[in-house]
Amino acid sequence: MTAAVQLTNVLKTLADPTRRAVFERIAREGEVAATGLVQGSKVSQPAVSQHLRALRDAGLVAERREGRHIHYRVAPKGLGPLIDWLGHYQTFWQERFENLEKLLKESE
Amino acid sequence: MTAAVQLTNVLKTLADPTRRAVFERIAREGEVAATGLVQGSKVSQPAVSQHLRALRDAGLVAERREGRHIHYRVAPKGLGPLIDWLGHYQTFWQERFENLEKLLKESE
DNA sequence: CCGATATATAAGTAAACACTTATATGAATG
DNA sequence: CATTCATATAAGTGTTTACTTATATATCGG
Repeated sequence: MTAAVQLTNVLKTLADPTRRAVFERIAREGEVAATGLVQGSKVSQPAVSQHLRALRDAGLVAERREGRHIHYRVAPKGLGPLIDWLGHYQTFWQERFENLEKLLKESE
Repeated sequence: MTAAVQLTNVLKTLADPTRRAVFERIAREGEVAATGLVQGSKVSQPAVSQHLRALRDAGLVAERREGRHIHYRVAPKGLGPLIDWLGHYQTFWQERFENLEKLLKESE
């Protein structure tokens, strides 16, 4: 899969507010089971399941099975295509981005 | 408009490959008239026009009218919501995984 | 095994999207 | 002022998307 397609996947995946909210919650809570994500979500269990699949397919989250539960966590590298793309526009917004790319590379 | 909605707009706008290609070309060429963007594009003039409107509405490009031509350029602040959102995860990485802030300071 | 729990898949649907062709607006030029 | 050039809007269309309800699969405890 080309870099452009990966970037498109990441952008599309994060563009949906409901799905992004799921991602943000996983990020906040560190590791969450799907059940936990369904509780406190506006949408149904299948909807959450579908969003989790999209996030996983985009490389944004990883999962760990533990019995009946599947625990999700953020996959830091998933944001890589986005960071790399933004890197090309560094001159446009200079200092704000500064350390971000470095930080991501260190975390790999 | 809330920050979340602005972010959603930016992500949705950049998620379409054709539209992102328009944005990238504006970024590369510095200032381009719509005509120039239509030439060398796979899609029709109205399609390009619609993409330019979307980019402008998302705050990603600015325009300057010069007679019949309208010249487009990247709006530096347009990527702000995206940068800010990613910056939020910068702290997340720092806190959750490793002490990346420390790592960064050590590496400087 | 059975029943309960956790998650995934199937199928259907309304809305959003990215395009098209046709036409309208707006601005320069002869 | 009429024509040409640059861009925008209108209207229509096939495809994608995000959801729903219903059902299937998987895992555990008794």
